[in-house]
Amino acid sequence: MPAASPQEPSKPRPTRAEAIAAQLADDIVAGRLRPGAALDETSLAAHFAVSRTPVREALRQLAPTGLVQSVPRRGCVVAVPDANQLAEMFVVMAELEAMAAAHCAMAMTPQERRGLERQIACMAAMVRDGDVAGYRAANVAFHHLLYAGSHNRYLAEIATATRRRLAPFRAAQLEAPDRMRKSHEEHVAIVTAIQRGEAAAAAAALRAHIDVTERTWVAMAEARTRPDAA
Amino acid sequence: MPAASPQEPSKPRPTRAEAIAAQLADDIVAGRLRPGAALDETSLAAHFAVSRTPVREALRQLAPTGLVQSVPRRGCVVAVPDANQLAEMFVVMAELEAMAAAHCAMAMTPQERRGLERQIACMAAMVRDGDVAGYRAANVAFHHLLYAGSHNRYLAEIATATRRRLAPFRAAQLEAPDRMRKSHEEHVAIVTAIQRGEAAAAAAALRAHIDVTERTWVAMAEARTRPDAA
DNA sequence: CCGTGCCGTCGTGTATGCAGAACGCCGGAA
DNA sequence: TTCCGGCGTTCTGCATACACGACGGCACGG
Repeated sequence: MPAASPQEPSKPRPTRAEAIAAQLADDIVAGRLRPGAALDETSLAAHFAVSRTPVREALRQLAPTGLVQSVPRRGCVVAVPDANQLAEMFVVMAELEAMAAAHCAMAMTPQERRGLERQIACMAAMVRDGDVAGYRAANVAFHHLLYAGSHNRYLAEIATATRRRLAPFRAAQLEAPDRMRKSHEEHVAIVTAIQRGEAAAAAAALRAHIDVTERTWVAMAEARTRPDAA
Repeated sequence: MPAASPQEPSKPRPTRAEAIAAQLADDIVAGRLRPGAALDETSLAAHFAVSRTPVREALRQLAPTGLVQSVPRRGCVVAVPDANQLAEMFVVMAELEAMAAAHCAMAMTPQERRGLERQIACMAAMVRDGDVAGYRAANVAFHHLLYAGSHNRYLAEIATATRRRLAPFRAAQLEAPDRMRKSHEEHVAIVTAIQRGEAAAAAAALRAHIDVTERTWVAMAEARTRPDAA
């Protein structure tokens, strides 16, 4: 399920540059292209069996999204935000999602609320079965339900962009011991607050959720960079 | 003072496509290119005395920023968000700036605080002299001081993007009767809260400021679209 | 042995050419 | 008069060609 792009060129037949941009974005978000990897126009063109032109346009589209970094005469690489930047992005994302949750609590329609319940039930089953891959996908869908429920397309747009940008660094975070179960509990708390119409509580629950996510990621990142610690 | 672009290709010599993108962005933000205006690649290429290629890349860079809307085989036009979308963007911008102000209250350095004071003093003089053009520019600088003071580059990035996207629709708002003086008073309230380290108050002051800005704009827009009302 | 300048190679930046799609116009029919 | 279908124009999308700039290795000098 490709997230709605900021523009809406989705209805007309997408052009090749757009298809390539979408593919590259997916590859980056999914981790198939590692942060720091060089994006050579010529080889990418060969890989996609097109000329350099659409590849260039795809890279130019991706650069403003922050997924790739472009240096004027030195080519593009998959973005590698330093730890500082990542922390800043987590802070902003927490606030964006808190904002979305608050709006959800106030403005969600009954249908949307039912959808949220269904999604939670679905994810509860995955937690029981230990289906990490399924949970990961359902997690994205859950947060997108929150964006949609905020009834604010612009908020949804930048929250989605932020989420995508952080995705490569959150990928493994759900593998932490017991993280999936805790994550689900946090989701339940969020939904409960929203269903009760308690905007402040929903926002606080979402801030806490993102905060835990970040902490878990930081802990895993540290464990990976120096596994030699006593 | 061009706002720092999301990426940092500013240090190396900018390429022509980037220069054109910056120029087009300025033209749109300043209102020289009206929302809805067609952006024809060929004529733009002639205008800038280059071939179509850098123009195309510039447009491709601008599309994800939301300043221009691109429809796959039908060209680009200067973006025309409907009133609904604009309202949503104002809501998000209020929260983003409130977030920045809260961080400022907590984390601004003494130098940054002095800079804020200087800017306010400067703008007070402009209010006295009725220098609307100068005030407009100083206003942008003021808000950028807040972004910088938040010590969160990502927040600064998306706040700047949002501000730019709204700029064409806020352009005339300062011309409303007495708006400049009121705006300055709101700025003073914001700075006072920040200097006292009162994060919540600073955030609230900024929310109120943006809210008034939006209301003023809406009132002016309505007055312009139906000046026939009794 | 190390620092420095030169040169070859690679890759990006820009220009140009061609094909396909979308839009507008015009003529014909109901 | 109004609606519909065919045609031409115009613009975008993509491919290809060329030139400038950047990086790496090498040789020379200190």
